[in-house]
Amino acid sequence: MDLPLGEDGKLKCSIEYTLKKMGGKWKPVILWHLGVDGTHRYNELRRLLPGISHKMMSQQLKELEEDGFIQRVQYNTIPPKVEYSITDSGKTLMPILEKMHVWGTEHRAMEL
Amino acid sequence: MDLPLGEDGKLKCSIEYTLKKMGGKWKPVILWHLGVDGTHRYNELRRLLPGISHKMMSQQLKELEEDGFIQRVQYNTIPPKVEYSITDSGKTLMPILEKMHVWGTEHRAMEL
DNA sequence: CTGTATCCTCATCGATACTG
DNA sequence: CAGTATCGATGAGGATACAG
Repeated sequence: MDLPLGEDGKLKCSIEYTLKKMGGKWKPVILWHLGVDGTHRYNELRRLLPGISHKMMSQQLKELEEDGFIQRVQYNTIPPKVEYSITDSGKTLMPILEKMHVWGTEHRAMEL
Repeated sequence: MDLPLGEDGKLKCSIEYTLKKMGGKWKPVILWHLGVDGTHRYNELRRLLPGISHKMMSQQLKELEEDGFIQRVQYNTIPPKVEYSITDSGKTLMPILEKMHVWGTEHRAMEL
């Protein structure tokens, strides 16, 4: 098993790196929706994430865009229209999300 | 895409369920180490997670045990000895962790 | 419609000390 | 060695209001 060193000299697992990039409460779900459905507008996407606040929504989207996982296209119309879609880089995360989706679907069913 | 209803009537994604079970900063890494190496003692495992506090360590281990993902075996010797290992149920999460490990290894390499 | 800014709350987490 | 208990700091995250 490889455990490369972090900047601080501490041993770190690659999984920690992945978690830092795609971890958290909302990012995986946002990426999943965009990865599966292709493209969503802001409020459209928001409706798919029950419970997410306005603040979290834009914050997470911005971070995902800065990390190059999603793309933001703005139409200067009235009313405004913004479309989010997944990038090629973002698609590299889909195998992880697929596994998570399968696991969740299977094990949740067992609980009921 | 299936979006079953949560207890509160809200639409929920299976990925959210998975995250609730194995998400967070430490659980994935703990499971990964136990899944790959087989068995670890308490302090042994702790050394593999640089930065984790005593409190988090026992807390996360306890939760993982309660969820049936890991098994705790205590030897009543002096000094005490406790061994943690992954269960069959915990192993079902390994495919996810493997994907995360691969992604992290590849993309971290690109940063350097 | 698509955001940003502010305030405030609450859970998370680290540090420390203590126990069997 | 393998924990538990307590306290305090920190930050995530929600509610609300406002802007372009």
